[in-house]
Amino acid sequence: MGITKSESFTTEQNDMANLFKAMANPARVAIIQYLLKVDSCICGDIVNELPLAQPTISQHLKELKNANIIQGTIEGKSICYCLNKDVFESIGRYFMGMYIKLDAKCC
Amino acid sequence: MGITKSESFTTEQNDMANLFKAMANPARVAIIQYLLKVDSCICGDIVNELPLAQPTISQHLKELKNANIIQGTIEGKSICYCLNKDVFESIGRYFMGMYIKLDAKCC
DNA sequence: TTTCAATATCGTAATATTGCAATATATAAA
DNA sequence: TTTATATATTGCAATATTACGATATTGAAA
Repeated sequence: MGITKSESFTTEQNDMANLFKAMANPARVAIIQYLLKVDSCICGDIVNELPLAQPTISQHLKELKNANIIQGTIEGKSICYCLNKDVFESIGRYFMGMYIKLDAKCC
Repeated sequence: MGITKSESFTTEQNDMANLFKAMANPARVAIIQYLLKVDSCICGDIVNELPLAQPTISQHLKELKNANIIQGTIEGKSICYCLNKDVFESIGRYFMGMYIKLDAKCC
């Protein structure tokens, strides 16, 4: 159906899925990597960096912001974007926690 | 267009995006969590656990397997599935590495 | 207040994803 | 070999995502 049966799953499961969804696109991965490199920048810098149109970049930034992966601060007529450190710590811990729980060998 | 401009991005960026895409669905998150809890199980166990039809589960398992997140071993007439430990280590390191590089404060 | 610059929103076309019924396949047991 | 069990594949219908042109909005400068 293209419709995910969200109501059949827990809030945590849906939240995790939405967080991954926000990163499940090469343009958004590239934006994250770019922000990691430059610390902070304005939307126009990303438009110059990536081969995508300005409305497309703006939409991707919106999705990253909704997922709390980045934050944007108005600075005059431009907006300064940067990564949200907390999110990466919690995702990192989530996966390292799984790694520790798992056995090396399975079926 | 619904079509991602994959060719405009690096292989690494596309690989990361595909890995996240494999986890960007609550049913697949639930399957991963279930496998973490029970260590290993057969497809039918997941069908009993989640409120989705057998073909749907089978499709989700296929996507997780393609992304190398799980592996399946044939055991008689059923298939034993389990998580792939290595993947979680590398994702965990990826995010912890980002966390370490990031400054607490930005714009 | 007009104009410019930076970003967001709208509308839409193309494509991808999700879920399932029906059906196929494969292995084990009878 | 027939039958039952476990899983995969196919073929849809419904919905979501991606990208962009056109346009709106917002703030600064002229």
